[in-house]
Amino acid sequence: MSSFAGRMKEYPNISLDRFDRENIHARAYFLSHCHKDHMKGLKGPLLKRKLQFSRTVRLYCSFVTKELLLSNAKYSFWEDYIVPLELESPTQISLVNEVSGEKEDILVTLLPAGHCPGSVMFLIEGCQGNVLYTGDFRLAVGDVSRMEHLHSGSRVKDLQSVYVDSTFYDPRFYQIPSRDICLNGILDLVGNWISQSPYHVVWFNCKAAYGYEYLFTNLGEEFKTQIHINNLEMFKKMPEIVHYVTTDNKTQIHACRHPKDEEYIQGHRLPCGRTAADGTPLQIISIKPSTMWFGERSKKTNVIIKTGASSYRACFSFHSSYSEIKEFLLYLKPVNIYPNVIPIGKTLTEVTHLLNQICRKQSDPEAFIYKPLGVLKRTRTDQSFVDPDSDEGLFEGVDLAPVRKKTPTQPENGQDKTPVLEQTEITYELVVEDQLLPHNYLDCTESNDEDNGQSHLIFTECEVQQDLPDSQTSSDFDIPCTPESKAPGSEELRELYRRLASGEDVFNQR
DNA sequence: GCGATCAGAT
DNA sequence: CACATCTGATCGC
Repeated sequence: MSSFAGRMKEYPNISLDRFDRENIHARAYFLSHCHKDHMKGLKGPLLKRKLQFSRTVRLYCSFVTKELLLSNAKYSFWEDYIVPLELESPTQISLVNEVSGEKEDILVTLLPAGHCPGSVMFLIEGCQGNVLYTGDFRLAVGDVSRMEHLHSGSRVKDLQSVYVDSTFYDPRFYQIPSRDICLNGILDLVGNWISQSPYHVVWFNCKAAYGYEYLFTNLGEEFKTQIHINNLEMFKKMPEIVHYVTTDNKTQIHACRHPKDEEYIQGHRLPCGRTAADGTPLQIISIKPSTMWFGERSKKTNVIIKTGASSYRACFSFHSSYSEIKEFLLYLKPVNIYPNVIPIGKTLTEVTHLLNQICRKQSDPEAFIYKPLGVLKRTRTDQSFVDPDSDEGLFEGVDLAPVRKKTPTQPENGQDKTPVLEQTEITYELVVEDQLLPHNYLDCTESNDEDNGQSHLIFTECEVQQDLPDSQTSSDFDIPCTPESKAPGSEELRELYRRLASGEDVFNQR
């Protein structure tokens, strides 16, 4: 839940996603998406009065957000005061003090946030520097490198601050299966059920919020059907959604709701009350989309969990995981990072500390000079190092991001009397500057072959969002290990980067 | 009677 | 498995 107070240090004359208290006096309002916890004060009478007296104050949002907002009668008074903006189209906005006439211009760009229909991030450029307010977002690793407006030529724009969706910024939420993997799990489950007979139906137990629509469109597309929902008025101008939803309950896939829907399902009935025409009882399964997460090294289990005789939980997340947020921030390297959300079970101090470790103001100034190639560093020399789950010092001395360190195997605990075997593998961190490489995470291990005395550097792809069977995971890539090949900018490393940068899949050639 | 806030629910 | 919302109790104006 957003706890962002509404204003950014650099641009205190605008308010974003909060419209109560001091925010009422802002010279412009911004709404990142249409979820209630980002709309506090938006239907307030105070704001209504302010709009009538002001000639310049407006609410800026995406076209889709405008449509969703105005579909709710409580917000229809905004009609004449909303300025919808196109995605990825920088727009100049004048912030006018209506008393003094003093004026400040900012350039605003909406960036798709992947959280729910219409959700955006706001990039603000102006006299106080560039700042990014992310709203809520779900972006995959690598997405940020393809966001044109965060770049200037091939370089990342210099960002003073990022106000980030830190919902899952806690190593506990290290990885969340990708959208595609979750979707495939759901399509499998639904397909296997509804193909059995026309009386086999599925009910999605969705929360009352926007964000499930891409699930409905994918289900509709896959099974050439429509999904039953209570009301589709809000989507009437969105053909890509409205084509796949219906208020006609004679369909096998439902996401309809009723105040007592859980009771209905217990009684083997649908919330919409639909029954088969000939009296044959419907065979209903329920699927509850909810977030599932996995630790850094945990082998992921299924994205579908059976929770009862005819009920399932399916992995589904509106928000980026810890590793996705971290990659996003390490890529942008802002001077400051501020959390918009305190993750459950954490304190503001803890999140702020975690975020400070990866922002520019904490790092070595050397870190931001251009380096053309990666560097290999020996990560660990003995068994006595820090808690592998702690981020304490993780990026110390690292000159280029992103980086992922490997941790050595350790004895279970003090109870375990098994002697620690001397390791013949030395783990390195590989530091890659070229942000546009398709492989942001590479592990590198030096392997000493006892038999023939040869050493190799073995590179492994670490794409955390993949959940493929072993047969489909990428293989290692290795090069001979010599003092020369390990050196920064060596021929061997240069060759590896060249091949990666050209899009070659060096990991799957054997 | 309305709004703000909290506990409890899904 | 922890997101966003709704309902109902309570309090204050």
